[in-house]
Amino acid sequence: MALAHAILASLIDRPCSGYDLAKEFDGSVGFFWQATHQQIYRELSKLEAQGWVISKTISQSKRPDKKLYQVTELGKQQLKEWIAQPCEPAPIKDDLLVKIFGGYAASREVILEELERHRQAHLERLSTYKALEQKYFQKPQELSEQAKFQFLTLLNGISYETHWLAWCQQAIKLLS
Amino acid sequence: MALAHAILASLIDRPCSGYDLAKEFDGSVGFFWQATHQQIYRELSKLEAQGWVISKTISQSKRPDKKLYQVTELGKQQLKEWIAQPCEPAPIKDDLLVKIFGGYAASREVILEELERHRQAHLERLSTYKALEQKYFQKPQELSEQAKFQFLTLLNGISYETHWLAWCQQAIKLLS
DNA sequence: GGGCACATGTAACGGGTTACATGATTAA
DNA sequence: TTAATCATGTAACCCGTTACATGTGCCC
Repeated sequence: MALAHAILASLIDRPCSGYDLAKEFDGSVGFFWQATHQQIYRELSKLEAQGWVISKTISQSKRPDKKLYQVTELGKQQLKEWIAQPCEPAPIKDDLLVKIFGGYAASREVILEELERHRQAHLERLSTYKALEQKYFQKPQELSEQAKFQFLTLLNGISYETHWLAWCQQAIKLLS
Repeated sequence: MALAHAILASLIDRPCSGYDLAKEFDGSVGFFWQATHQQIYRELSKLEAQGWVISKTISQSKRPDKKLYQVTELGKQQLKEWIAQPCEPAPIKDDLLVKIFGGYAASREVILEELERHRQAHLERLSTYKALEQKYFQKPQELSEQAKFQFLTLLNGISYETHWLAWCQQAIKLLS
């Protein structure tokens, strides 16, 4: 149920509408947890029914009304408890590796093309992440507590993309 | 629909029962794609209905009967086509990163404990993978075509675990 | 006039998870 | 005698995906 807790963690920063949350899950939070707006609206309804968040409807003149969600004390406690519960590392689950595994059923050329496409994609993500690092996290020792945690998720992304990039290159080399 | 194709790829090696497949998805294939026996039986029924695999029932005296599944020509073609279709890199989706993201809502100690647990887990997986590398893939240049592809999935696992291990250490350092 | 940003939803479907169910053989 | 291995399945539920639905204001 990490979606619920990812929403709680996002809402603690500042009250948000479902729409705002969907944008976050499309950007920063989306680096490590993805969700569509439909999932978010569904989850918010559930969270409100459980009393983990409450909403206020804000009337707007020039835009549609919106519901601002806020985390309740109960919600904060639930988040804290969830964080304290041990969890297992997420297993890898990647289409490309299934393709490699079945690779000798296809032509070498096709596999190499796909590997090259992925290499390119990982390279692009990596440079996006590095740009963010440059922009927001130049001096790691001087970051606020909150920023340190965000920085760590970004570092994970950088490390992850670096790993994939290196593996793609290795794979291309071995198969060429 | 990578599950269907992961099953096809496994079955091309040798005909298998659902039970056999479930064991593979718990071991080697499970390094990059996981599935329970229920998923596998469900998927096999679908694959047979589509004509991608066919089954023979084998009567056994001292064990329950079993169904051996084999890939059809249509199935092979479908696998080949699926491999040729470009796919996107799998996004990260990891509970631990959600915890880190919401980390300032919990106590530092709890977070550090969890990071240490994960560091340990990744270390163990890494050494499992390295042992497999030692055992089966000592001379990469001399591997059969088929073995090369398997080797690459293992290399990916090694690279992945190395990345996580390094990140956990970095995170522990930054938060200590 | 077209398209994007804002804003929230319903409905249907498919894949993944968990629990339940059965029943023989073999090794500790 | 207890547990593990072999072997296949049903049922219910939850989560994720995709399509559909609505409607205003603003900028080009």
